[in-house]
Amino acid sequence: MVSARGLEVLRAIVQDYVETREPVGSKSIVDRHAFGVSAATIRNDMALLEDEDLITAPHTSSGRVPTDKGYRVFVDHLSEVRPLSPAQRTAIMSFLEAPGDLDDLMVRTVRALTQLTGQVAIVQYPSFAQAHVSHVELVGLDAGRMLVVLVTDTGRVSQRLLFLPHEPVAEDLVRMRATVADLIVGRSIRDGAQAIADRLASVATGTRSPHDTVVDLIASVVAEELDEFRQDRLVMAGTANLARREADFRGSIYPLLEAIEEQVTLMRLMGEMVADEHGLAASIGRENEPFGLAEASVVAGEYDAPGTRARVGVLGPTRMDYPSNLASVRAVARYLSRLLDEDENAR
Amino acid sequence: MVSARGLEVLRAIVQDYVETREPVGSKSIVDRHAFGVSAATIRNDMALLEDEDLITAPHTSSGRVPTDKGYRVFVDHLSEVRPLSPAQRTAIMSFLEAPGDLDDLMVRTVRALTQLTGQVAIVQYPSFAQAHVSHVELVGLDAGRMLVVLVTDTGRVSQRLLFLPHEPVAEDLVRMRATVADLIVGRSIRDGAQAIADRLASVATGTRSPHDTVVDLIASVVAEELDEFRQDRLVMAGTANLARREADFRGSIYPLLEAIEEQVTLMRLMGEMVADEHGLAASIGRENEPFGLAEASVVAGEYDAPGTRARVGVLGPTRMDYPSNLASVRAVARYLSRLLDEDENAR
DNA sequence: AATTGGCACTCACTCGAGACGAGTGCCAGG
DNA sequence: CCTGGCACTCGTCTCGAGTGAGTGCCAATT
Repeated sequence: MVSARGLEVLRAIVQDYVETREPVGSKSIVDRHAFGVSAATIRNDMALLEDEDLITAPHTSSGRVPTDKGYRVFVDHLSEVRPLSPAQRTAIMSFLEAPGDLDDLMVRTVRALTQLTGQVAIVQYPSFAQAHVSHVELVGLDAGRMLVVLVTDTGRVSQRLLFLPHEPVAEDLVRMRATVADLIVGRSIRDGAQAIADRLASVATGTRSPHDTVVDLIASVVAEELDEFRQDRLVMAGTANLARREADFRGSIYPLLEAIEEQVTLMRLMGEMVADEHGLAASIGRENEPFGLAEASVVAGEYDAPGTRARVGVLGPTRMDYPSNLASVRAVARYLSRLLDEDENAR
Repeated sequence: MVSARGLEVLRAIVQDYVETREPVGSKSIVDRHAFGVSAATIRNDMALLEDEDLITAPHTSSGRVPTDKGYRVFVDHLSEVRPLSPAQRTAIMSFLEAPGDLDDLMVRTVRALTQLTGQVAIVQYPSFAQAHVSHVELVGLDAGRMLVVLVTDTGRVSQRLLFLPHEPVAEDLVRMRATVADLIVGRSIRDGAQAIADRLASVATGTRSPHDTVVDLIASVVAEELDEFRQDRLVMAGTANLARREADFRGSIYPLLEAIEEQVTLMRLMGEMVADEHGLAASIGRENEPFGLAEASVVAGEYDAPGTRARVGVLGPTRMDYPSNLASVRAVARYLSRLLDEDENAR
């Protein structure tokens, strides 16, 4: 069994290895940390740690390197989330507190996080799946073109251009709008999409006569747009950092860049991470194997948006500075929650 | 002076070097190409090519490698744009011919291009700077929230959410809309922005009393949005290919990934390239030095969008297959022009 | 029982020497 | 103008010796 000092040795190894990027030997541990025992004693502890598969030696006679399991123990039991410096806090604030819509805020958030951590930063958009449609508008443009605008209660707006067979008159617009609004306004994205699907199906099965083909056309476009609302999105920044830290990844960074471009993999990964009581979570090394990211770690934190919850995180080498990245992620998530809450109340 | 055969030797060197990634020696040229002369003769030609700075030897006694100038001569005088295979043509068509709005089309285009070339693909959005505002709409939502929608004659739509001090009544909306529309509808993006700036300035200088602060608020939001229209945008795909071809770049791929994330650098680079009579252009190696991309090449082609013109291109190592990339870029640009033209006429 | 100093051992890494060979430049002859 | 021949360069590979950081184990000590 690993003793209390043994765990301290593990902590020292993780810290030194992250800092120096060199396998850590017993001698350098006694030099750099005040354990008050000799190198031989440390060696005995290290042998136990190796038995527990918490550290490993790259070659028979070299220092030790933490295993993924070692990092996991470090993150779960040995590391405290290191508080940010005041300078860092004000940096976050000045980054985030600027006017702009949700898109702007997401972009600024992800930039703040990449700047703070020097890693690839990832921000999930708040999910709109539970949002409710608060408004639908039809705007007739010139010959045959019409604009369909949707607004949710969470403030997301989307529009779609549509070509109509013949130009509708103003009364038609009002009537059509009422029909469509009746289907979806006040309903959640999910329910609204369902209501439209039902209506379109009732035409197909002959329950209802297709006398209002234009409305059906509009409805189907609205349905497509609602589907898009349901898709969660990611914003990312700092991908160039992968190249800068390339040596930290054993293999090629190709799969990483691919995952970043794919987005959907990262989406799933972030979604499946289990948060602790602070809303923080880490997924380390081979724990990411099912996602093809066995040589990377992801650190994520939850933030609250009105009515829902999403995540911000960073992606980096397994050999990353977890305490400081966890702190950055937590701080950014908190500020983001606060800002979104203020926005909500400002209305 | 370099003889005609000398240029053929240059062509052979470029082709072989791109294919094998090894410096090319006189012997291997005689083996792989039917020059009908001896290696010694080729060596004499190569000495002349070296005098002209078209090729260079990495070490005193190794084969030769094209210089950037050599690639330039190759692209300008020695390479024919290699026609695409029928399979590739149908691949492009099936990629591009799917329903969807402009954003979808841009994304599909960039994917097609990266798939075709295996390089990083870049597509410029058609510039909206010369587009004209065809419609402006104000939509009152719930308490104090209002939506401002802008539409251009090129079909671009944008909207912006706005918080008003107090809820306007329907007549107000109509009046305010008329006022704003009067300023910008029918004008170009540039002129519309100017008209708004003039109006706001006339308040500041006291020429006009600020009795209509709400309209001014709306106008300033519209002006911001118009500014965004003016900004050109890029879509990119295939950045992971950089990692795959990392060995082809002498240094780190960090600056490349940075430029890709920046976008603005690539924007300028693509904008400054000078096209030949086919609308094609290449910027090779150190020609990109002012953009920090001295180890990369960009191949671009022009496409026509209604009322304007923009570019598609690929970014890759200087040692790239120019003929085939030029062909891909040209083919994609042509299909894109055609599709946009059909869209236009369909209205 | 835990700790320590000592010691033999392992093994990656470095360096230099030598062999190899691809490729060149040059020259004299066709 | 082309060609075969030849000396030369120089990067690359291989091998072996030397070095040193670090380990594992053991007997002695606290």
